[in-house]
This record gives sequence, structure tokens and C-alpha cells, in this order.
Amino acid sequence: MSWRKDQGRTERGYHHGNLKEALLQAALDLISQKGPAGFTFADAARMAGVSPAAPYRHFRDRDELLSSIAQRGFEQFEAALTQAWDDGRPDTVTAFERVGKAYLAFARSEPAFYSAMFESGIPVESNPTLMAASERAFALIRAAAERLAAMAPPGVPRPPAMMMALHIWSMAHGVASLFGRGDGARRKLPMSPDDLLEAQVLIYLRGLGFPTDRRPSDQKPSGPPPVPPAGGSSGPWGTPK
Amino acid sequence: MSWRKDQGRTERGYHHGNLKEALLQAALDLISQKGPAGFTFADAARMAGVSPAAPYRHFRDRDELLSSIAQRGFEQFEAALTQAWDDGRPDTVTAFERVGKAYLAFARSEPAFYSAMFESGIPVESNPTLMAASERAFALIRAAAERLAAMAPPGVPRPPAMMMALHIWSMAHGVASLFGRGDGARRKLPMSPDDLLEAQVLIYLRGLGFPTDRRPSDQKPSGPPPVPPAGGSSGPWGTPK
DNA sequence: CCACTCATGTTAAAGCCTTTTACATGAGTT
DNA sequence: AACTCATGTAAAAGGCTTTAACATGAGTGG
Repeated sequence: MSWRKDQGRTERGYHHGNLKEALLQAALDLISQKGPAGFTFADAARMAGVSPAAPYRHFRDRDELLSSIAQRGFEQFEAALTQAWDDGRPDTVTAFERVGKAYLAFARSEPAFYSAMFESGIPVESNPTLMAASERAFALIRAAAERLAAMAPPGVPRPPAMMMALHIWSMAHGVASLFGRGDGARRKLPMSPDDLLEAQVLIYLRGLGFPTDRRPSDQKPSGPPPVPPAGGSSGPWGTPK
Repeated sequence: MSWRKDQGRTERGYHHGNLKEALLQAALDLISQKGPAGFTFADAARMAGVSPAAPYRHFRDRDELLSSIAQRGFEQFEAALTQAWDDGRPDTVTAFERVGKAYLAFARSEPAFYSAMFESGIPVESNPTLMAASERAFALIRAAAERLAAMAPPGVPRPPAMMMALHIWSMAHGVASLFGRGDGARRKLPMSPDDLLEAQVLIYLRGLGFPTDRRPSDQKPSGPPPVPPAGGSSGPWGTPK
């Protein structure tokens, strides 16, 4: 194990040595199990093997711990989106859809972070650091939207890039909130959240004048078609009669 | 006041007479003030003027009260959407956008209901009645999507109506969750949530082949243009250079 | 009209959580 | 070696949840 101050010391004296980290980790575990409301300060302390009062040496109160988790969540979130975006390689639309998938993947694989970030009820404005982390995450989406806007076909009316970014964020967040959680606590779907979001973004992009078929310089490696056919079978969903 | 069993009796004996209702109302008030996590059973009891144990005569536990509120929320939600839809009058697209506005209006004007319905962490499957109410609300959206799908221009590929309904729901829920709350606990926006959603739906519909300009038989009474211009000024958002 | 019953309240108590206060420990510094 | 200060602990106050035993009184049948 490497979670002690001096690696290799399994003994634990009066001082924990890494309590702050241990508490954050414990809280993450608890939140992913029982939701942000179900997690208690005392539980986290117990899990870390310290007294119920010990956490107060590292966090003003329960909310501050939650806030810290949300902040870290936004940081990891930003990292995940940035990696997915990969500066728009190999092409803007491909990268863009990868970001959408990364958004859902984050919500699914890190439900604790996601809950803390969006559903814990802590106001983002309360903590400037938290707010900044959140801003950076959104900035990535916004930058991607900017690139998308720049390459949008001329002649088709479109909103400001900022609004496009908010649209994309809303779609991803809507799908993630309603259907995209690891826990079964949400609604069942006749399709995967990924397919749902991809189809939605595709339609949205088409509404902005992007070509309806797949990217021309497409090197998409594999995978099933993004959307199950409706009834007919021309185009991604089939053409209605 | 009319919240007693026999109207006009301000005296209150041993029995409250309408405790269940009083508790639900108190919980609503508390949730709208402090969020679903901040509300306590004891507070509601105090607000209703009864002992902390009294609520247990009407609700198995705190979660069941929350669940009841969510259920009522879905019922009122469905009523609001149904009224907005007005069976597709005067035309499908107009009615459809009215539903979107009604969705946001509900989230804004009834944050307590909305929180209980979507953010309280109670699993919808836990209560069949709750689930049914939720299904009915979604059925309205689904029916509207069905009508929309039926009148979509032929030749343009589109997903099944079910998927369209889920798209619409995701958009509305995403905007409402991220930006559309009465409390200031959310992010600030350079535009109104209503405008944001309307523009988004418009682009989505255009992606499905619906005409880009306003409805032909339009009798929209008044109001500002749905979306602030980008830079140019042809069409709703202006055309990029 | 009177007893009976049962839904609906109350009181009391156990158990848990949060948060504060006073005290203990021991790692790093001088 | 003594000091100091960050980081733990113990204890206690106060609140919430939930249960159990008891109280009240509205409705009901004789």
C-alpha cells in the first residue's frame, strides 16, 4: 500500500498521515453507493479509521468536503473531455462526438463525482475554486463549439458559438441525468444513452447545415451504426414513408 | 383559513384533522427553501404543529413522503404539459414549443416538485404509483413527438418517434437542470432558458427537415424574437459570413 | 345515550449524526 | 532537549429518525 506518509509503514500511530485524501476517497465510495444525500461525515471518518471529529481538521463541514469532491470532479471531467476532444483531431465532428461520449462515460463511470458536481445541491458560486474548475470544464465545450461554428456551412443561420455550446451541454447533461447512470436508479431505455445522444447531436448538427451523412474523410474504425433503424433503411434511421 | 376538517374551526384538538395534507404542504415549502436534502421530517411536523412522531401515522418514513411529493409533482407536471399541448392546437409546432416552455415554467415555478421528481435520489421504480405518474407525463411528450413525426417532411431520415420524444425530454431537462431554476443556485446565462431551449428545439426540428422559418399559418401573438442575433441578421440568429 | 374501537396524536427513549471544546500526541524545528 | 503546532481523541450538547407504549376522541352499533 502507498497511502501512508512513509511508504511501507502499515502501523498507524496517533496521526493518520494522509487523512484528507483518505476522507475524500471514502466519501467518493460512499456517495457512489448511496448517493450524495446518503453519505455522512461520520461514515467517512469511520471508514478512514479515525474519530468523528477528526475530519473537522481538514474540512470546515460536510458541505466543504462535498464541495472539494465536486471540484476534483470538474477537474477530472475537464481532463476527460480535453483528452476526448484531442484538439479536434482527426476532424472536428468526429472529435466532437467523442466528447459527447466522454461526457456520458464520465457520468456512468464516476457517478459519485457526477452527483457531487451536479446534484448535490451545493451552489457552484459558493466556492471560487469550484466555480473556476467548472468554468474550465465548460470552456472546453465552448472551445469545441467555437471550432464547430467556424466550420459550419455558410448560408445556414446559426446561433452564437456560446449558445451552441450551451445546447450541446444541455443535451449531454439531459441524457446523462435522465438515463446515463451506472446505478439502476434511473429510467429504462430501448437504446443506449450513447446512441441516444449521438443521434440527437447528429440531428442538431444537421439543423446547423452540417452534411447529413458520415464525415467525408471518415476513418471511424468500427462499431455498430449509431442509431437503430426506424423502419425503412436509408440513412442512419431510415426514411419514413 | 380552510385547512381544518370543519371549516371555520381555528381550535385544534388532539387530532389535527388534515395532517397528511399539512405535511405535504410543509415539505413542499421546506424543499423549495432548502432543497430536497435540507428538508427534515421533524421540521415538517413542527411546521404542522404536531409532534415529531405524528408523521409516521401517514408516511412510513421520510422517503415515502418524498415519494408522495414526487408523485404529485408528476401529476401536476402532466397536467401542465397537457394543457400546454392542447392537443396540438393551433398547429403542431406551435403547440410543441409551448410544451417546451411549460416544461421550463414548471421547473422554475415549482422547484420543490421538480427537485423531488428528478433530484431527490428516490428511485422511480420503488413506487408503482410514482412510476405510473411519471410514465403518464412522458406519454404526453411521446404523443406530441408522434404527431410531430407524422408531419415531418418526407425524404429526410429521422429516428423513431420514441427517440424523438427522448431527445426532446433530454433537451428540456438538460436546460431546466442546468439553468432553469428559480433559486439562484445555478449558473448564470447570457440568455433566458426559454430562449435557449426554443433555439435548440428549432435547430433540432430543422435537422429533421422542418422548415427553418416560422410556421406558415402563424398567429404567434407577440413577444421578442426567440433568439438574440449572433452578428449578422438574416433568419433568427443571423447568417455567418 | 353509552360503550367500544380504531385511527390518529403524544411522550419517552434509543441510536445516529453534526459540530464544538478541551485535551493529547508526536513530528519537525531550534 | 525543549518547544510548537498540526492533527488526533474524548466528551458533550443538540438535532433528527424511528419505534414502542400510551392517550384521545370521532364514529358506530346496541
